[in-house]
Amino acid sequence: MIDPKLLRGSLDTIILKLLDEHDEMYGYEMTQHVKELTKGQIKITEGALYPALHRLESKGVLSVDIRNAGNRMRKYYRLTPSGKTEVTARLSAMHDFIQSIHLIINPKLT
Amino acid sequence: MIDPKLLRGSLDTIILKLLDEHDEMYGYEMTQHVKELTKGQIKITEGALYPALHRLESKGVLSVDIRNAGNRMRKYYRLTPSGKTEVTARLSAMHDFIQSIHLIINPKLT
DNA sequence: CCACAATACCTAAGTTTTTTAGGTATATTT
DNA sequence: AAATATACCTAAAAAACTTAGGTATTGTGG
Repeated sequence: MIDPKLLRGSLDTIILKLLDEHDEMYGYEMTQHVKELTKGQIKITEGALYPALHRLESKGVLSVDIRNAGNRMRKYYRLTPSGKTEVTARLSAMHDFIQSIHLIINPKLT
Repeated sequence: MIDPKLLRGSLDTIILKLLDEHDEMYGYEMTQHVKELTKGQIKITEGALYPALHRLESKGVLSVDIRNAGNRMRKYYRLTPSGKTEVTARLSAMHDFIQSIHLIINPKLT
């Protein structure tokens, strides 16, 4: 399991990237999908996820569509136009971050 | 410049790795070294660094040696034995984190 | 020689984000 | 019938960081 500390600050980027790939997702689905994608390495906790979704919505990068699956409510999120711009920026920032970390972690190779 | 948000949770690992490479360093030196290594991309702020050094010292992974360079005080930090164990674990955790992030960020390649 | 930048340490208040630890309700599996 | 999975939520506390200072010494440009 990935040390949750290292994940701090990356949750928004993860959410945005999921929605960039899947067009429409609901919160619980995101937690399951990330768990599968990373073979159980990354577990997004709901206590972090739902507040993050609400933040991103109020910032205008996500929109919500509440629908029902049977008798159960689901809140489907998708990227707004500004959200699509945001994904690109975030992915680029994540890439730069990883490159820079490599410069510190692997100084011999540079 | 790297988005400081992404750096959250990585500062301890960076400090430990620097001391793994350099045996002995003082705080200000760490900020300069990271700036040079990453070509200005990562800037460690002193407000984050000094509390982190104190935390790591009180956890017993770092030891301090206060010496003078001329009339100016310097606090030289180095890894304790438990600090050396900790570096290995942290670097491994960082590696796993980056791999898992790649699984999310680059799902097509996997 | 004087002001400013750089070196070198520090802390406290406020912000942000996350963990922890719940809560509600329906659906499915055992 | 009970337990697990699905699906949403929040509030208190903890953690770590940013911001915005503070002190003092040393080097540098005008």
